[in-house]
Amino acid sequence: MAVKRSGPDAGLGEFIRRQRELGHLSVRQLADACGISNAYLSQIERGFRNPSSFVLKALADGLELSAETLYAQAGILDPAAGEANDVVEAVRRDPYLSARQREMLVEMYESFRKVNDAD
Amino acid sequence: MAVKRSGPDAGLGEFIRRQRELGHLSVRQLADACGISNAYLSQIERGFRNPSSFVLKALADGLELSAETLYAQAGILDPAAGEANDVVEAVRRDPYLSARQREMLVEMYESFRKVNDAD
DNA sequence: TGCGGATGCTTGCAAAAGTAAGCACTCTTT
DNA sequence: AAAGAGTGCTTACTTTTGCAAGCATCCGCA
Repeated sequence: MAVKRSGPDAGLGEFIRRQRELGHLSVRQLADACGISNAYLSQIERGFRNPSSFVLKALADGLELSAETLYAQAGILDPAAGEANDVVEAVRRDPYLSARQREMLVEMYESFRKVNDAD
Repeated sequence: MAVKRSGPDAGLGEFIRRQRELGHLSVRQLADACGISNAYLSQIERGFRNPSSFVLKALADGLELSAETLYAQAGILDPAAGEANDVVEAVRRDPYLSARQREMLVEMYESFRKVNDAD
């Protein structure tokens, strides 16, 4: 197209469109595969609509890429999220701890690291 | 089915409520921290409303846990991604800790888990 | 005892998500 | 060149999200 961006905030939309075109899918094909309307997909791609969690997940499936990738593109997930396997990440990810407990564990861990660096 | 679940599909909502209570936050406190209304948070927790990507992200921030965890709970992200590196594994794997420090962290973590189970 | 504040919950309503139907355009095929 | 199907896009509409305001209840306190 002639102009760079058709919509207001087309970051995620443009990414989706690029992915769709890489897969040689039409708007209708992808929309059907995702269970959403082609009208809606068109609007998402041009940044006029803001897909919900479930639509985003459906799009990830339809585009055959990981949901993490799409969510990172949407600015919702930390890009490096899936792989960082250190203690702090694991603690932050643990669903059975309270925020305060997480904080304490992280502080303890970091104080250990600090002490170890000093020697 | 009278007692067990309050809302229609309360899986994610109950998790959020549990996290909120672990942090000793009121509905209004968490809602304010997330920038959403207390009315809406109440409905989310009881499974009557379905939070959008952005609200989910805000909730993750407000609860001080990773967005991945919440999304996994919402059934949107693959749970296995986060499950692979639990805290104990990450601690054991960390090359910058002494054996003694590892032991302390693991003990602290497990005591937290135990306390949370008890309440 | 009654007041003030904190708790969670309900209720309209504005705004956004999401759809059905159809428009304008470009290719094939006949 | 007209029919037919494929492309993306627009519009009018319904449904859902998310909020301001208020309700009912409980608890500490004068």
